[in-house]
Amino acid sequence: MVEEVCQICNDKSTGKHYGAISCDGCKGFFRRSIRKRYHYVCRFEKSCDVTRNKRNACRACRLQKCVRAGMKSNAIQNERDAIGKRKKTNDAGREDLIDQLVAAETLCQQLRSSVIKNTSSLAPYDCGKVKWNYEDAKAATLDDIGKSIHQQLVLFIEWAKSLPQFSFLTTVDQAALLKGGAASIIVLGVAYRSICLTVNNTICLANDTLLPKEHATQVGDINCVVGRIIDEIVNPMRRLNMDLIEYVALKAILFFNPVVREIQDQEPVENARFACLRSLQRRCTEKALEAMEDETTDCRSGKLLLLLPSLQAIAQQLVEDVQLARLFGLVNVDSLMEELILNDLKPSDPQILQTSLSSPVNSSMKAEAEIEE
Amino acid sequence: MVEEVCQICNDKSTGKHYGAISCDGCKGFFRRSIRKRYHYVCRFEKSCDVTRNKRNACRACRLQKCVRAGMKSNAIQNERDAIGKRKKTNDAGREDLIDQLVAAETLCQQLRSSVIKNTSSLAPYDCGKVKWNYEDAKAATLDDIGKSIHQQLVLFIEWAKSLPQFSFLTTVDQAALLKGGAASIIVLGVAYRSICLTVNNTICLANDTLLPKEHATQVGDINCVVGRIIDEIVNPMRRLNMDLIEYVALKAILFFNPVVREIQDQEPVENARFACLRSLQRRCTEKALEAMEDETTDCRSGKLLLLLPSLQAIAQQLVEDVQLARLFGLVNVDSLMEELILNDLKPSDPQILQTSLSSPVNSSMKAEAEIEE
DNA sequence: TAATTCCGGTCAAAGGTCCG
DNA sequence: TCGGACCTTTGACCGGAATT
Repeated sequence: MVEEVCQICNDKSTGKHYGAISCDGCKGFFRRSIRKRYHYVCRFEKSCDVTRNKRNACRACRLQKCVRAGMKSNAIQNERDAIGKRKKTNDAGREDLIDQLVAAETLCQQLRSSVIKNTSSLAPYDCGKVKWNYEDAKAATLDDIGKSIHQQLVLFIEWAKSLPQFSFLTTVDQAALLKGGAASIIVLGVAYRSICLTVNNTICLANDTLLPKEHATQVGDINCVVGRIIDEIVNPMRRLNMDLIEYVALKAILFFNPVVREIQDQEPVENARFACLRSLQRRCTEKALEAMEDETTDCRSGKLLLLLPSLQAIAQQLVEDVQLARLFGLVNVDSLMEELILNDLKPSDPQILQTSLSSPVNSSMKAEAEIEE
Repeated sequence: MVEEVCQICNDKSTGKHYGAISCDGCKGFFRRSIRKRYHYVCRFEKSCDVTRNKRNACRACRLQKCVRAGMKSNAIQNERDAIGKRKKTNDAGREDLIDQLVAAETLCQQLRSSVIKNTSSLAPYDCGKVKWNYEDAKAATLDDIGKSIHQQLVLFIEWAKSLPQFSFLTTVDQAALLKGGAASIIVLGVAYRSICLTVNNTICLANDTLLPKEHATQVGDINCVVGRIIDEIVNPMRRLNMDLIEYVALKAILFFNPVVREIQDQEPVENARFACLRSLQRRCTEKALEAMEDETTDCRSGKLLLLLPSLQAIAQQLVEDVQLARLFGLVNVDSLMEELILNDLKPSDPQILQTSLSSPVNSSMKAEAEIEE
């Protein structure tokens, strides 16, 4: 660059603007002047000095010098569209939702740790950091399975109660969501917990006991639910390398089902679902950008959502399994399980759910813990 | 060169870019917009002039005009750096898939018209153009339901056979997909066909007979399958204003289920599914752009995919319904229905499916037509 | 081989933003 | 309100790969 000096005011130039080597100041001044069709009048002799320090003293002389230095008014274009705001006031409202969901998940983990007696050290919730030690864990008994489901149901209710979008619903709709989502949410949780297992064909129950596929079929898993969880959910999750944020978002999307049975007011549920969907999609887009890929090509959000049909079908079969197990007297079905998993229509006794819903967070959990003692 | 003018802003064009005759400015603008996933909002009435001089005044309207002029986001490639691999997927590769799926759908419609005897004039397949006339259609009998399911199964096999991605699979995996997808695909088809009905709480069977919700429960629909189809699938589809392209894409995604039971080689199935998923997502992005919205905000593809969990659950209950109906001797279950819907394990007699799969297109259909006479 | 088409990328010079 | 330091977007131009 030969000319480094503004031809108008001798300030340091930032290149050629509108036909003259000039500084940003003279550039901006010229643009504003032409745009707004300002007509300046010199109060002196039309021969004021235009230098870095004095350039703002007389606009008429400054503009005249701009033109003499070669600035062309026809280089000024029309006004353009507004550009994005500079201040980073963005991504507050949407991150909130994810934070909220992660917080709800963390809460449940803390509650869970207070009722699990089977293992001294808890499995880390966010997978991938610590490997499971097969030796440390015991294999699940039929009783473990029943207890695990029960535990998960209690935690599920507490989880739901901690979500503002849930608490604003009517009690009837809250009950509908809990009944409609229980089985699927449990399956999703079990699957996500099992991602980090190093042993194959095994899932990890809520109380950290392990349940191998073959073992399950022996104790009453007629529908091969465990096998299907592994093949259709855990393995795809592993291949996708699903993370905690994606898990909590998917869980909430699954839960806020606007077409669940017995729902009365679909709209708030649908809104909650779509808010979670947006968060998930945004998260996937970010992930794709980080990996220098294109979400439209990668379709990560779509791949995650496509876990849900299998999940739904498996959950339905889990319910069948439990129904059959109860029929054969293999498992002890308490009233919470009856109401949430088996969907038995008991309009005369909706007490359990009501009690859980109205009690303060954690109180029912404490009661559980005492029962376990 | 006939067209020398940019179809977006009337400036001088530099050839065809991304599918539209355009200038370098609009070319660059479109590429940047798609790459960075910009979401522009028109500050006026979404009808700004896009001419050479004003094109920078409103980016939302400029981008919209790009899409309307025929620019395709799928023509935007990724980083050029990668070992100079330039595919010939200029504009064809992915559009082909949608065309293929639409063609398969059209074929099935033609086949369908050759076996339907119940109505003289066929219902138009692409909804929304012609309104159904309730008077013209007759209400379904139990026999109609059985026949309709059977018909749909035959058409389903022909549909699958016409897909190249299907025909390249092994016979074992073809059978697995057919068995695993039959019920869901039938439900999806019924639901899509019922969108254009003006009467509420009614679905439209494959042979153009109508089946009202209350009527269905009387003839053996214990699980309220019809009611659930309306509430959970048809109504959401209506609200989304789902179109034919989205329907065929969703159908193929549902069908190419890589974790279906008894599948041996998941990979080609997974590839087919993801190709369809990409097409769906791309289509939704285009739709969002045309409507001046943002797919990441709109989540149309996600909303469509979220129809599938319900669909899966309903299909499972349809199977139950049929099982019960057979148990009570209410319906005549032929071997095709037995094999595809009821999933009866009959390793000794996989003949029916084998025959259908190996016979040339349409021959089994003709046989069907003759039987119906 | 040379011409053509349509991708991708670059960067000067337009634009806009927003504190002081 | 205006100035101007600082940041974003535009689009003319160029290189490369595939096609003709």
